[in-house]
Amino acid sequence: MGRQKIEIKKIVKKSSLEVTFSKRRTGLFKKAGELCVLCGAEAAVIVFSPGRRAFVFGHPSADAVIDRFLHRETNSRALVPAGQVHGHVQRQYLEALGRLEVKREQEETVGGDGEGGFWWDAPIENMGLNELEQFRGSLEELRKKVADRVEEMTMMMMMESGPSSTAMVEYAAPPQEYNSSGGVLHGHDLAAHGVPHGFDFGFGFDEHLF
Amino acid sequence: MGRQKIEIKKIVKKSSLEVTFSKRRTGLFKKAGELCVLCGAEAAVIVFSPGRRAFVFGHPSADAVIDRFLHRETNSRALVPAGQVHGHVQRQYLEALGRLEVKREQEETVGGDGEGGFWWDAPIENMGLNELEQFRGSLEELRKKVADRVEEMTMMMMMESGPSSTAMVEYAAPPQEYNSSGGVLHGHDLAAHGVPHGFDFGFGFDEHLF
DNA sequence: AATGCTATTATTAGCGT
DNA sequence: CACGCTAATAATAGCAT
Repeated sequence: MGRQKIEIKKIVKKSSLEVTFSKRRTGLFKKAGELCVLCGAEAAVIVFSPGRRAFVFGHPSADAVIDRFLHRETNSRALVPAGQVHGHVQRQYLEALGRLEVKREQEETVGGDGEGGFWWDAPIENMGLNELEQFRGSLEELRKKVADRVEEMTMMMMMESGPSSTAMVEYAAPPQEYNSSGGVLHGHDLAAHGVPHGFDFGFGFDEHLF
Repeated sequence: MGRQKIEIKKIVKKSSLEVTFSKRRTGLFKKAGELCVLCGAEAAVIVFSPGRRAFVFGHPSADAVIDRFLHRETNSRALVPAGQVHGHVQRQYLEALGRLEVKREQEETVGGDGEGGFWWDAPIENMGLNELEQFRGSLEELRKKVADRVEEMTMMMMMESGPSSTAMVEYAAPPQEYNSSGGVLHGHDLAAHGVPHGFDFGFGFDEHLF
């Protein structure tokens, strides 16, 4: 659906592959989110790029859906008390989602820095180039996610008690250890430099609710 | 994208919701499949209908992707010979898609609702955007700092995934018990910084595997 | 309920910046 | 490389079957 029709076959041109992966991944997540909102469904989408990076979308959270799936908690009404917690504030969430369109317009605001100084203000001066590159990449992704989900992020971040909604993030590779004689550094290296190995936005959602 | 534009909000009319769920779910899976073929990616999509039925798409298989995700089995170079070739992936994919048409017949209708109400229903009205703006601000600053120190990082690419097949089915009953989510979430380090656990944005990338 | 048929909207391929 | 901008293609809402 572009200037030219394309066949659904492996893209060879690297540059095209990258941009296509990025665009379509975004589109896929968007579609998943719409399905959840429109139909009140729960969904999780996990995508591993050719480069082995994991991108994840989840509503209410990827882990919740995956766990539910793995436990085959399908139609198991018996295991899920009908009246369990289910409220109806859902409307509020949906409304919030709707407002997203509007909020998105005003999101250029880059207010003053947080008074406290958060973990993400961690010193980067000491990080090596490789770590920085990786960090930057993650940051870029994160920035976009945030910009694209202001409302949801706000919601999740502010909720002190568990409840969460939509999550769409990129999961990093495992801090797996291996001789990086080749020069490739990993997450834990970052930690060693004073930066947490991972950005944790945990909004305290509970993957074991059901 | 139909005769009339619709808002992305919960569909109330049950009949419409059902047909929409079905159509969009199909579309979502198709998109996922295309992404896999076009970019040589691996992906899994799990969707729980309001009626609690699970629909799953997976390439090479949902379980494979989920497992990889849960165990962070990313960039294990040693396990994936660089010379691995995969020419018949597409063929298998198409064949799988074909079989799908048949598989789908096995869907069963689960009585009961699909009603609304999520456990994550929660008060969001009182949450202001201040904190978010603050966050975005910090994020932006950090991004600039990093960008100021490093050059663009090369993103993922890749040639193909390994021997695989595509699976897209609906899971029905709860066969067995699994143990998952054990170490799904990370970021304990961050907890110390006041950030609840949940989202992990780790940076252990390795975009230059091959 | 699922499928077929358009009129329309949404996504995105190919290029610029 | 990440984004912005169309031209074209693809997905799909509303109906009818």
